[in-house]
Amino acid sequence: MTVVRVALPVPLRQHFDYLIASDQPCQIGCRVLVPFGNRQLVGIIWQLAPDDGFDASKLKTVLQLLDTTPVLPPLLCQLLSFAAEYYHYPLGEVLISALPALLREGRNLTDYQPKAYRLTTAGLQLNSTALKRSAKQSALWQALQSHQLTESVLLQQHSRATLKQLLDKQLAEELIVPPVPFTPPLKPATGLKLTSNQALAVTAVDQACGRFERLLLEGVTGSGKTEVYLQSIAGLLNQQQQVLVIVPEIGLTPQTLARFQARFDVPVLCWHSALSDSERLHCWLQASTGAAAIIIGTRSALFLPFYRLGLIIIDEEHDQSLKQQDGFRYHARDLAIKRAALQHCPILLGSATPSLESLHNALNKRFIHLPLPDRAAGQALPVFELVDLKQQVLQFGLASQTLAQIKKQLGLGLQVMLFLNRRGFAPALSCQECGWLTECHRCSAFTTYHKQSRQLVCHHCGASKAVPRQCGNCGSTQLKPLGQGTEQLEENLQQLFADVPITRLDRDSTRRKGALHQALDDIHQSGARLIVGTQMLAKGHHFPNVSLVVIVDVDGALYSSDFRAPEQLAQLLTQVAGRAGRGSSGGKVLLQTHYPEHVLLQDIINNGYASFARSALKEREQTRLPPFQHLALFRAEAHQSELCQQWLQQLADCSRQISGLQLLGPIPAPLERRAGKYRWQLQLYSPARPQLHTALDNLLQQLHSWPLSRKVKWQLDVDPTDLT
DNA sequence: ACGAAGCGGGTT
DNA sequence: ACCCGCTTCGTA
Repeated sequence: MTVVRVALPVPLRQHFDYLIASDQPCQIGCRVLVPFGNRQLVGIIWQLAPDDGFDASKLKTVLQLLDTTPVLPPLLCQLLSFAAEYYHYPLGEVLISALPALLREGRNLTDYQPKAYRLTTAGLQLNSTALKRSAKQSALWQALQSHQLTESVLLQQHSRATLKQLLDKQLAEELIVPPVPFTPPLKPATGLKLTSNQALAVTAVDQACGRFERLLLEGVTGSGKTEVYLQSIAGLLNQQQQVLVIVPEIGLTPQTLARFQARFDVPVLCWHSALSDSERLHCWLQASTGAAAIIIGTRSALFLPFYRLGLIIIDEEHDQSLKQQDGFRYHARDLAIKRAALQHCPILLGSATPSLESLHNALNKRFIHLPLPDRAAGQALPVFELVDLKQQVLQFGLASQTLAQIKKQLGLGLQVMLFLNRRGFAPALSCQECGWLTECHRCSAFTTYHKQSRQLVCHHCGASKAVPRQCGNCGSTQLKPLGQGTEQLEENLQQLFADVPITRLDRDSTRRKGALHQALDDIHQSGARLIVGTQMLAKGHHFPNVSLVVIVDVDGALYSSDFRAPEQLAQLLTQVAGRAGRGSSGGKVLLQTHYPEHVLLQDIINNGYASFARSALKEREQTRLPPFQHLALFRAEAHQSELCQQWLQQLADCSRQISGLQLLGPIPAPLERRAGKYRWQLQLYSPARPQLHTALDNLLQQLHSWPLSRKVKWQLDVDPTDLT
């Protein structure tokens, strides 16, 4: 018997040692099934024969070694070990979260690997008359004479039963198909003609191939970033190198996939949350054998075990969905950079609106900066126009000037997009008599009125109830919607423009399977149309017939307490604007606001995102905010507000003993109560990354022994992007 | 008298 | 996290 040290998916910051027979082919990165208390868990072998072992007489024995070759190859083990330390999340949970569900559950990998069959020595030596009583078995035996056959090929001509008979007689045997990398494209791909900036970018990526290099492609919407990706990939495919393209959650449109597939005659696979468990495992296997050439996927594609990865592309690198927002809170962009370093391959970050973090790195020369300031087809960038809402009579939340412009575009047979980041009919119902508002019982928030479903829904906890007849305070029956959501805007517009078709795009209208696809198809029909939608409109999709975009209400984001709010607003406005005038006609964006003189709005509309971002960086530097200091956030949640506060206070007191940390809090979270629980937070700032991380290690070690730590639900978020 | 609910300790 | 065993407390 020997000892193996195993990482288990439990929230304990320690490893567990087990005994295993000495003749078992253990390797680091293989799964084992082990007894744990009265349960059985799948863990990952992390160390062989540790010399500082737990008392050997107390060790239990591994129930089963599940792999003979590691499901987590050495490079992934390094990446995940780094990630567990960086995000201060338990290693076992990090390791297991990087595996497809079927492997996590301990399924046998060989059951899913592609198989081939060949004759055994006995089969080869068999007399040709021996099988004459079974024509089918004889035919299969004949077929296997010259060479082995893969399962799929064999089953085209022969039945599984015949195969089983030969296997049972030990005339044939099964083997696992060795990795066969994809075949490079036979004919060279033909791409679009590049602008000089695009060509420079492609050359820069080409020159970086084979070594670690970080490149930031800052390309305005319509500048042809995707074409740069495509042409950068071509050379790698010829060398049989794989490419990983990470895209935001809803950016994975069929259009993106189709464009890659149309360009290259190689296997292009996608990876996203809608795949079934077996589809995921299939993709995982294709990545690991090298059969997949290009994988386009959401953030977790980062953990796929590539056979020969040659380039990582992060599209829309500023996008918030790259950061996981629960459990193991990693940032896919940041970990992808680490992965590229381990793989010795380049990583290309692309965005029209780069994150201030990446831009800072580019301006510091840590990243190679590749700007694409012009639209590829030479069209003009859309023009921003502020619509002052002060002292205006609004009709359905729209100024008369806005309505006139909408009418004009529709008259020309063009499409108009209205962006309102509030789904539902109205953000609350209000009592006309006493001013009472419909509130969620479990959250510090109002409940949104949904007219179609006749429900009051809390958008924070998801609770939904029937619309009340009476005021909960005075009993009056005079309840009126307060404020405007997309559902209402659609209804109002339909009254004003009775003969114009309207498409609404939000989480409610696209819930039904196929509804989003239908809506996008409708929009791609030419002819006058109104499009109403939320956030969803800003991402990924191309709407060539849209000539006017209206941002119905920009004011909400102007005076937020979150230091990232200006950056996110600027990104949103620029991305939404990019949806206008991609086709032949130049576009226009109307921003409705009560604060037309606001510095942020003036900067974005007069100077564009690139200029805004540079001044925002200067401000971050002066206020010592990220990326000029590093931030970690502790959150605490409990049914009693005081428990959260006390726990964080204890943490703050400990933190003050550590030099070089700057504290903010404990403060209540912006949404103080959610789903019946109070939420507080403590922000820790440090000018140096290593210091922050030592401090966090130190704090986590202490907090483990506090009795209060059992009473509150707490979490640590390193480099948080969302401070709610 | 009994079960739900809340707490503390342990997992190799 | 999950499991278990212990205590307390509400209800019959």
